[in-house]
Amino acid sequence: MNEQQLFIRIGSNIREMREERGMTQQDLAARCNMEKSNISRIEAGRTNLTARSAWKISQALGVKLGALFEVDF
Amino acid sequence: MNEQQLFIRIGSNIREMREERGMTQQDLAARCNMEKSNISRIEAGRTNLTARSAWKISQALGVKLGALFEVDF
DNA sequence: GGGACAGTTATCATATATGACAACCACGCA
DNA sequence: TGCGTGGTTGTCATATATGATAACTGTCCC
Repeated sequence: MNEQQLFIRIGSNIREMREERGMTQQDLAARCNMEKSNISRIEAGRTNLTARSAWKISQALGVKLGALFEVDF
Repeated sequence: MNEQQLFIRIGSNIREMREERGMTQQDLAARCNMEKSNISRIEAGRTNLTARSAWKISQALGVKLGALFEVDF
């Protein structure tokens, strides 16, 4: 797995959990105090997100931090 | 849990797994192609590490990416 | 004392994540 | 047609992660 695939996989995890909860990107951004453009970039795997951002997202989704990072080894 | 505690917890996870494997920070840095000073900052929780760095570290330690982020919710 | 090793800390330059904001696209609906 | 909503993309400024490097501390052993 290369780096780009990693980001895409993390972003897909986030998107999946967000949609399961019936939230829009705007909803999630508001709960995270983050920009919706940033959420979009993260979900699309276009950015190398930080632990801080991941943490805020995990809190907003009500999941464990590690859940965002479950990718095939 | 605040942000600083989060970083410290992640750093402690990394340190613990590194030491379990009998590696020095220098060893880990070399396997990650990262600076040893950076490893030191990350383990001490003084930096908001990125997914890329976490990924390289997890590969070098031979653990799943999510394992680095196992923190109390 | 002195050398080797592990880790920490400081500084500087560079790359980039994010915030802030705007424009845009696609879609559904009235 | 037009409007609202969800998402994407672009730009700019700022903050900061990291690389590169060096100096420093503490420890262990000769």
